[in-house]
Formats: sequence, C-alpha cells, structure tokens
Amino acid sequence: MTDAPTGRRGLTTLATSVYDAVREDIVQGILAPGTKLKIAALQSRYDCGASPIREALNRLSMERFVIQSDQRGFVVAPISLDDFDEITETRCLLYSLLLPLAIERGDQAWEEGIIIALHRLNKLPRSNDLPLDESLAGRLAHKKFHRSLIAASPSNFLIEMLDILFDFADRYRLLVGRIAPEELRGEAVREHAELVDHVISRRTDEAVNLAVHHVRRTAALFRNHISLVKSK
Amino acid sequence: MTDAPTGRRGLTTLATSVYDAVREDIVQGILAPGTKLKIAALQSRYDCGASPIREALNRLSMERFVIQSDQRGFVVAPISLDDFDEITETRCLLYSLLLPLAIERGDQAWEEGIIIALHRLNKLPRSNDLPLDESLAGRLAHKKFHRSLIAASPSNFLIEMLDILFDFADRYRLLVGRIAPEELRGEAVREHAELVDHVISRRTDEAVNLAVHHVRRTAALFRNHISLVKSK
DNA sequence: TAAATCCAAAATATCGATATTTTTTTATCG
DNA sequence: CGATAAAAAAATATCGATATTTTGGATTTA
Repeated sequence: MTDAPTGRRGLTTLATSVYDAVREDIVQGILAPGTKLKIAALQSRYDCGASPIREALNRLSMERFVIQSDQRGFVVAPISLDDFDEITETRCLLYSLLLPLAIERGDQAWEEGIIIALHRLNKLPRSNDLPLDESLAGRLAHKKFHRSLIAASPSNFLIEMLDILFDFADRYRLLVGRIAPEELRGEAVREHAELVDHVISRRTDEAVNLAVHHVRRTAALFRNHISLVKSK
Repeated sequence: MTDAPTGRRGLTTLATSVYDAVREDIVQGILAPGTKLKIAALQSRYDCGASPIREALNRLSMERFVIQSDQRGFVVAPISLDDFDEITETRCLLYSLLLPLAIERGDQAWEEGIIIALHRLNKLPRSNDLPLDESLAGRLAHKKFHRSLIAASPSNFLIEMLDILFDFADRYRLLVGRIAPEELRGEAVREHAELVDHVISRRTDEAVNLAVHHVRRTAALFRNHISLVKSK
C-alpha cells in the first residue's frame, strides 16, 4: 500500500512502521484533515519514543500527507475543493500523457501485468460488511491495477507521482464515505474491463478517453460532498 | 534554492538547515554519488546531534536525493546513464504537457513573471572565476526562470516535480564539470530569449519545440561525460 | 582457497531527559 | 470591558547515552 522510500529488506524500523501506520490512518480519515499531530500523543499511540515519530512525520511531510512548520510541529494535510480538483486534474493529465506512451512501448510482460492486476482486482474475496473499495486489500488492488496500465511508460517519477495522487484521491473518497450505490460499482468493473480491452488492443484514443472519463466520473460522484467533511 | 516542505516563518530549525546544506552539497557534487552518509560524521560536520541529521536525511530520501535502507542508513543517490536519461525524458514530457496549458491559461501576471525572471537571470552579476551557471545564484535564477514559464499551469504537483528534476539535472551538469564553452552559454541565452518570445506570443508549438530542444541539447552536451564521473 | 563462522568494531535506530519556543491562561492597565 | 502584558503550561526540537544490528576482518573448516 505504501510508497515507503526505504529499501526494505527483512528487518524494518520503528520509524518505518509508524510511517506506514500514520499514512494509512490519514488515507482512511482516521486522522482527520487538519488534525494536529502531537508528538507526545503519537508516542503513546505507537508506543515508542519521539525520534521514530518525528522521522515518520518528516517523511510524510515531503509527500504532502502532512504539513510541517518549523517550531510548530505537524498537522494532517487539510482538504479543500481546490486541492481535490487539482488532484483530479493532475491525474487526468498524467494518464493522458503516460497511457499513450505505455501503449506504444509496452511489451508482453506489460500486457500480462495488466491482465493479472485486473484479475486480482475482480477476484478479491468480498466481505459482507465492508465494501470492497473501502477495504485495504481492495484499495491496494485497485491502485495496482491503475499502475499496471502505465507501468511501461518511460518515467518512474511520474508513475510514482500517480501512485501518491491515487492515495490522495482515495482519502477524499473515504472521507466522504460510502456514496457509491451498487450499480455504480458495477459500472466501475465494466469500465475496467473495457479499458483493458482498449489498452491491450492499442486503441490509444479510446483508452485515454475512457481512463480520463473513469477518473472524472468517479471524482464527480463525491465532489459535492467534500464540503460536508469535518476537519479539525 | 530549496524545496523545503516546512512552512518557514522567522525561526528555523537545525533539521531544516541541515536539510538545506546536505541537499545543496549533493547537487554541487561535494557529496559524491553513492557516498555513505554516516550520522556521526554529519554530526561533527554540522555540529549538532543525531536527531536533526536523521530528520534531514529522512526528508531527502523522500525526494530521492538520498537512498535510505532500514538498519543500514543512508547513501547519496547514485548516478547512472539510465537515471539521467529518465530525468531528461521526464522533463521534456512535462514541458510538453505543461507549457501549452500555461500558454492557454496564463494571464498578465504570469507573463510579467516570465519577463522578470528572464531579466534577473540575464542581469546577474558575473564573477570572473566562477561561471554564472555554476554559482548558486545563477542556478537559482535559472531554475526560477524555467518555473516561471509553466507557473500558470494547473498542477502545482507537476510544477514542483519539475523543480526537483531541474536540481537532479543540475547535479549531473555540475558533476561533469565545466564543459560548456563560451559560445554554448551564449546560445543558451539566445534560446531563453527566443523561448520567452514564443511563449508570450502564444506560439505554442514553437515554444514546446524549443523548450524540449533546449533541455535535450543541454543534456546532450554532457551526457557522454557522465560515465567518467567518480562515484563512491 | 573458497566458504562458513565467529568476534570485535562501527554504525544505526531509539530512548529518556532537557532547553527553547509556542500556546494558553491569568492578571493588569488604559 | 477590550487590549496588552506577564506568567504558566504545553509542545517542539534537540541532546547525550545506549541497545541492536550490520560490517569487516580473522579464523577455522571443508
């Protein structure tokens, strides 16, 4: 789920697990936008000293999940309609840019990566209470699917940026809450399949149009509700 | 010069000044690619404890100036031809994407920002020993000029990414050393003026072509020398 | 002599304590 | 009273010390 920067081998560090945990808590909205992140509070929450907490927050501030200001600590990144629109717009721009390049350059392994990612996304075990697209596993599979489409494009910088933007968008979606009625979920599944078809068949324009439409439509679904979200 | 994330008011922190210093040392090549960044060494170099050092390095690792691996510390990001090509390619892609949008959306303030940035770049006091484009002030002005061109585009995420990529590219340029003969510097000056002309006159295609050409030509100037750079 | 093992030295990650700075509260003055 | 100043409380940033992990030899072993 994470974009952790630390080349992870077997052993991890406290700083890294705090990073993971806080990041996920922010995306899930457990830590509300604007919340003050007090070191002492996080220390007791994660049962460690100040150093791992501060290292984690320093990392998150570079990703913009957290806002840091010298001598005044850290807050969870606030939300706004403008911010959301910019996230959506940037995602669309990057898909328009990268999808054609991936289609042009993609090889067999790339195609197969897409097929696998779609398969895994669709075959995820469904739980009754929690909608698939709010579960950690569901979100991760969805993110990996989106990434697989552009995996063959020539810029890892931009691929990673899209990953982060995906999580930003997910935060807004989760903050707004379960707004997607069943038929809309079905529509997403259909769009995914259709998108894969376009991409694999190298129908560049159709693929881009659908990808952008998919992002915009999903965004529009809950854009109106954003102003209702409670911040701190 | 910096992309420091910390909303800076009057007072700063040790962590932030170490962040600035190490970042600049990496861009200048004073800290060579691949160099192990030992906490104790940095402590005596910057005369502070481990915490500010580690916080600075954690920030830098998220920007990819530094590579972190859990339990094994930090190294200066290594260099490679592939990495350099990806940086160059991504910069070209982003200019192709953002410049048309900026031209389309830019208002008078945007135009004037470009004029000012170019003016400041050209009027910088020249010192005899250090070429302008290797001085901190010169590089900063150059970066600001490039940013001014796309400042009106709709994605701050991508504008900031280009800023970082500019510094990545500058690191390679500075590592390779003074390879730009006088006439080539003159050519850069001419290209800048021409580029501004295209942009302000809304000649989108010409502007994009020249911007991409400018980036690629500059990159090609020292690409061959990269393999000669000594890493650690 | 290449590989595996053990050990010492070095380095990292983390803790607990504290100086500094900011925030909140209380008191004072016009 | 509202504004301001002083004092107290809270929070941040940083230090110095230490447990843990990795690294780099020696040393042994197959």
